[in-house]
Amino acid sequence: MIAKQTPLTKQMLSKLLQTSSSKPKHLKKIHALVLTSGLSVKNSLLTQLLENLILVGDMCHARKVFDEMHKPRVFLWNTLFKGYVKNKLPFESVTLYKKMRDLDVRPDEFTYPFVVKAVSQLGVCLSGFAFHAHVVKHGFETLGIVVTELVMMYMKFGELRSAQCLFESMQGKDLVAWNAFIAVCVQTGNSGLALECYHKMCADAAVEFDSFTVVSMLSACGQLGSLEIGKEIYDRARKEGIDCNVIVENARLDMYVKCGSTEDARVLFEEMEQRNVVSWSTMIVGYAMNGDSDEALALFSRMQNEGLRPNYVTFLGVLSACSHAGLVDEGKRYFSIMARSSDKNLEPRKEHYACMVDLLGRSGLLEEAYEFIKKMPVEPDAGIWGALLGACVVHRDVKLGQKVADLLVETAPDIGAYQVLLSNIYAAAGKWDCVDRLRSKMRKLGTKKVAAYSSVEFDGKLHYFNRGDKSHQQTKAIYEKLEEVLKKIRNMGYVPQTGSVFHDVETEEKESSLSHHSEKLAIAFGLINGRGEDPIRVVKNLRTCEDCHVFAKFVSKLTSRDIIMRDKNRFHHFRNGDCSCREFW
DNA sequence: CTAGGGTTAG
Repeated sequence: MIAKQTPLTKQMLSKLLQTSSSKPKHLKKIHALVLTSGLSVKNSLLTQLLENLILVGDMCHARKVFDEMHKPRVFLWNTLFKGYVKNKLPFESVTLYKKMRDLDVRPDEFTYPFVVKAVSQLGVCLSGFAFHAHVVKHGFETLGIVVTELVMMYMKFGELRSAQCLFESMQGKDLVAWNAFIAVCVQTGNSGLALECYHKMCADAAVEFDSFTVVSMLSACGQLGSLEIGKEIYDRARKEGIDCNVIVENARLDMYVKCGSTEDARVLFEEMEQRNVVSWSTMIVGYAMNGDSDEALALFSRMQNEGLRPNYVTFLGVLSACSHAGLVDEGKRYFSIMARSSDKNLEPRKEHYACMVDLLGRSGLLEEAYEFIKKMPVEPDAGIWGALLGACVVHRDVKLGQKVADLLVETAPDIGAYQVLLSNIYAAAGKWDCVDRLRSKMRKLGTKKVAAYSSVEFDGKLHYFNRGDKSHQQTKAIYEKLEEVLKKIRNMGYVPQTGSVFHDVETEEKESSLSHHSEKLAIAFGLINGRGEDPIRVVKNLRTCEDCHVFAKFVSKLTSRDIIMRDKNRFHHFRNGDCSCREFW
């Protein structure tokens, strides 16, 4: 640094800034020097300081420097907006925008991409509409980049109609605009829409897809459980010479795993020339989800032997593998590895605590799980209480279950799933009056119920079924097949599980009947249409019920066909009358 | 001088 006696010159400052661009401490000292030097420092020098501060993420100091500037031009405002977006400080961004308008500084075409993104991060839908109005007022509503940003914002707010409208009205969409829309569809769980959009994009002669498109689409196929379509898209990408980097291959790994094909994933993983933490984590999590705890833990130790550093996602996979296999001591050991680690990134997060509660609870150690929550250094959230509640259902612990449910209603009163769980506990205990009371309470509060559905992929298309669905072309054949199978498995000893503890409230509605659950229809469809040795792959949007679980076991034995069912939480691989989940849901 | 898109977990 500079000796105190030496008078500071602008040249020296400039030099200093260039040589110490990434050291936060130096930047603060330089700023102090500037302030005490008495020099009238030009904005250009301060700009450099500002940019360096943003680079190291010190937005507080950056703002101070900005405020000292004399009539900053628009691009400097934009620089600060950029910094706020990068450092995820949307509130500051919006406040700055207000100040900008108060001072009558005119936003330019570069302002809105940052500001709209900030509003998107802020998550306040009404502000979103207001900023859209500003965009229009300043005449930027036809600027592709701004519109793309607005479209993403609306999607993230769940304003699907607005987003779609805006996107469709966009003239001359370029590659990035298409990719952005497809990506945000997948991110918001609208993979079906992403698929539609992909087809439209392919039909548009003006653009050609690239590796970004492929990644999003593989991710979409994973979400939808469409192995065939996913493979098709990847093959096409290879043919068209698209660069299949490690991110593309990771997305493919994930797609295989989410379609229940750990074998495809394993082969690919071994073939991959380049692997990163995401590749390893995807595999470990994938094995855990698919009920292959041994493979998950083996891969983790291989990772350690190779000297690779796991991250917090890797540990989520490891803990969930332990939970699935009932390995309480191992789980505790892995958890303590995290807790003891000097790596700040490996500090156990809420999700890890939830995993531990799940592990203890599933193994029947309900009291220990409850004590664990009370001793946690973090505030328990709905996910953590939910894990304990789930364990109470499995082990039929009405007393603790009620206590936990009460706490949950405080934490997350609007989540219907927890109330369904509570009603399951009551049902298991035969407390039907409590079930009735809870149900009428839910009706009064208007708790949202999600409609159940299942899907099966056949012939490159997805076939959807609701409960008691009669809209499918092959309806007659499906129901006949279902009757035939039911009759046969009854002879094998199948008894419908009508008093199931996993019975959803909604499934008890009068007009419905157990035997027409969406997953049963999907399986029947798979039996009619599936080819030879191929497993039947079913995706269910909610957790499957106990009766369908038993049903699938019998069908796998009866027909000698594998059934791979992905429900909301995990996979069930049914083979020869058994399920990979070992009754651990 | 500045601007929009991608992978694990939730």
